[in-house]
Amino acid sequence: MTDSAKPTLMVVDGHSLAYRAFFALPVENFTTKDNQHTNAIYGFLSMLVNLIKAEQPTHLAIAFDTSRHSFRTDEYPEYKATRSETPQEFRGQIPLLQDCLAAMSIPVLTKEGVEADDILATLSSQGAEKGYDVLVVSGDRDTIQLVTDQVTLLYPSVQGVSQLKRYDPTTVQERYGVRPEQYPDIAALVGETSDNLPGVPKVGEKTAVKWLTQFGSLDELLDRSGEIKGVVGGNLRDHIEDVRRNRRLNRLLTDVELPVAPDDLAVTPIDAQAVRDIFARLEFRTLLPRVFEAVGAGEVADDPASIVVLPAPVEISGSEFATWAGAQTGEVSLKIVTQGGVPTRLGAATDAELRDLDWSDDVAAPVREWLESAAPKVLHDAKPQVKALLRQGVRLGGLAYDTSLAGWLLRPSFPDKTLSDLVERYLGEKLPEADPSQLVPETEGATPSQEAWFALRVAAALREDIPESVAAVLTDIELPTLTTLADMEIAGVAVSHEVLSTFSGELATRAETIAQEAFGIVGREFNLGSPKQLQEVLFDDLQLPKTRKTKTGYSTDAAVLADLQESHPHPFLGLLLQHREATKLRQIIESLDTAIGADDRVHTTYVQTGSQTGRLSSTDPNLQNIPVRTEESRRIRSAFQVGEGYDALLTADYSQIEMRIMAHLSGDEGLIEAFNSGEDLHRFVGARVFGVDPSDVTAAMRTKVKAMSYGLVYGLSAFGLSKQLRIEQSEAKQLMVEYFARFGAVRDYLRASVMQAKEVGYTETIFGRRRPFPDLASPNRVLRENAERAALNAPIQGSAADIMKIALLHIHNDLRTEGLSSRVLLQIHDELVVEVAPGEWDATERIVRARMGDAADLTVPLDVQVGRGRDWNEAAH
DNA sequence: TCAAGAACGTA
DNA sequence: CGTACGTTCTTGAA
Repeated sequence: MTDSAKPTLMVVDGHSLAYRAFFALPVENFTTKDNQHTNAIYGFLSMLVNLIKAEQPTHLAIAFDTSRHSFRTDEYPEYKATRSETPQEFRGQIPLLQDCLAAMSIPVLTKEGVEADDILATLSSQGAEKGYDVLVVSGDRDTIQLVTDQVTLLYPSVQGVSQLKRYDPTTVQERYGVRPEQYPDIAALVGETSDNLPGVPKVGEKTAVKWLTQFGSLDELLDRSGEIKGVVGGNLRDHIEDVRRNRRLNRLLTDVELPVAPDDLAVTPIDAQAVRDIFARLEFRTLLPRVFEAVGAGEVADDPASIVVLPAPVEISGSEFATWAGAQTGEVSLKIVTQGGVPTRLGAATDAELRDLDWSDDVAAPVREWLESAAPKVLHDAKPQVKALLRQGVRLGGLAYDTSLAGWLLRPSFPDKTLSDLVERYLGEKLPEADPSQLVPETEGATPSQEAWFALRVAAALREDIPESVAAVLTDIELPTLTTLADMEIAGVAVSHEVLSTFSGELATRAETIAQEAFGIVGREFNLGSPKQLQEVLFDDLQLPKTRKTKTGYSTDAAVLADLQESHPHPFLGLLLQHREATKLRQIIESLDTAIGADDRVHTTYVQTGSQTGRLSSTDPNLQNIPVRTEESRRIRSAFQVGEGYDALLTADYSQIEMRIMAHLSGDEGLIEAFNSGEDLHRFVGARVFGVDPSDVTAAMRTKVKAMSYGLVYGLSAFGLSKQLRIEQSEAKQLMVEYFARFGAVRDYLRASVMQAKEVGYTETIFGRRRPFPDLASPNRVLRENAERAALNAPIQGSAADIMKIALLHIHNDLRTEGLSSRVLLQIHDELVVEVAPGEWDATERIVRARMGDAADLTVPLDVQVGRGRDWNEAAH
């Protein structure tokens, strides 16, 4: 607060400014997951925070209109009648905005029968009288009349709400050529279109000012209107009653009876928790710290979470750390700073104590025991830290919580990636961060122990929010998986540079040959990889018919080209497809080749929080999309080989795991029987659907039911199915009818599962992993139907992911506890690749089969296919 | 230099 | 108008 003698009263027209914000901010950026629009709320609060910061008011109130009805509409029913209805999307935001203001302890004033500006006028006149500096913030020009030496108007400029123009008597005089109290006279003469108050025809601001200056006052002007010559004079005389009416209506009331006086509006401490809660609901992240900053720490209510003081870090030695850590009985939060995958510093924190130290071999010795012990440890994004320790021969024990994983489990669609994100969201605080753009940062970043301290508090907040079943997924599945993945990533997989480079060379030659041939056909050279140039060639040069539209033009993807080839055969099309295939394979090979490390192995990074369903993803490089479909592309897989010191690669994959989960969840007797019969699934289903013997199911029939079965898991439509199978929509529809006639429980389950998701707002896997689906309630059909399909798929894909993770970590544990050197290298959603040490094949295969088979107890068996080979391709058979 | 879009690889 | 991912390339704006 400023210590100037005069207190400052700020009164704000909430309605008009929120309305401006509503149009200024793009709604698509301000919509919560449950489809609540928040652009007006955000814009208004953002502006308010800036205002509070800049003006430091000691007293503050926000006024709102109650309804369109007021004493003005009583006198003149047409008042504001031409204004279009305020959109529902805006009106819906006002109560929420008022909730925010309540949480911020800012008085909200409304009064039936008067407008917000009348409240402003009343308060500003009372305030000025009591000796306040008054700031009126409004988007209504009528408030200009309130400006005096004590009252300043802040008015949004045309650019929007971000800039406010400041009007004191001088600036009003400069801008309008009259004193503030005369402004309503001008407005009465000119009229106000937006209020549906017609003025005197042909009279604009210039004329009005001239008249007022000439006659001194409006009354005088109207009394002597006969002196005005010409057409405008006549107009004035014809509209005198309009002018008088306008003047009555644009006079703001300064005597509205209010339950409060300026003295009652002193700024009071905000309710920090309430603000956090409502901001969380509105998904405002960056605003929270700004609010806290604007109101000043001293203004925050006495709330335990907000008065926590960051403890000072203490720099200690390795042996001191060992003593300190060993003495802790509760959880200790840990942060290992790494550089190039090697630990450089270590920080640890309890609620009240912070310890930092540099990492060195001397430090490692005394600290190792505690790190490896089961003493409970909390980390944020532990995997890279676990890996760095592993590289030093230290195996972290007692991993009790990972805030990154917990944050993801709670909101898988909004990965709060960094600790800083979580601190903002769950603590409403700012993690101290150095500004990387400054060579000598003005603000200091957090020390490792301070980061650990924040992580510990974030963990506490997350534990409050996380449902029991989700907490179990974290403890029982994700945390052990994290450790397993760290081992897999460090192990890497041996990839032969020779195999890759031979293949790459062949493909390069081939691509060039194809390209030349294609250019010969077209008659000129161009970039085959450019969709834009390709479109010119296809649709202009070759005069082929236009295809499916994309945002930027016409599609040239493989499906479209195949259709085109069928309807308008052209040699260029085939060459183009071949060229695409060759360059794509080459691209994959090249990126794989450059990823081969000094140890001749490729080390991917699994992103444990990389999906919304619970699956892993793989990056740098992605080893989960290595080609497999064509004979030729499988040559790439043959470059993935058993490493030195090992005997064989073992591949193990679940067959039809998603359909099995579907059978389990739906309880469909036909489907359950299919899996228990031992018959090929699609043959069995085909026999039922087409009413023939399993031995009479043709390849075409099998293809159809197979597509249908897989489509089910994705929420298919007759349209999609017909496209996939290139059959008529009517035939696809008939296929669906026949399918559901035999496997009706599947359809019933899928329907019920989406219904359930609509009710509770989320889906759940067999193991309790949740995924929220706010869009299921969306009035937007496209959004809603997309959400429906995703919601239908999520429990199935998610349960499969859970099962594979459980199998993976069990296999990993068994291999270690049995003292085997064989190790899991890769996970490709339903497949594992294991590197088997000499003499360990039988034991390894036994563990893999058993652990994959018993990872979940379903009503159908989990079938596992195992293969063995010297390389991945060989092992797949 | 960056972001968006198209295309395409996997389960 | 079928789910879930990551990578590469081109293009057009900064």
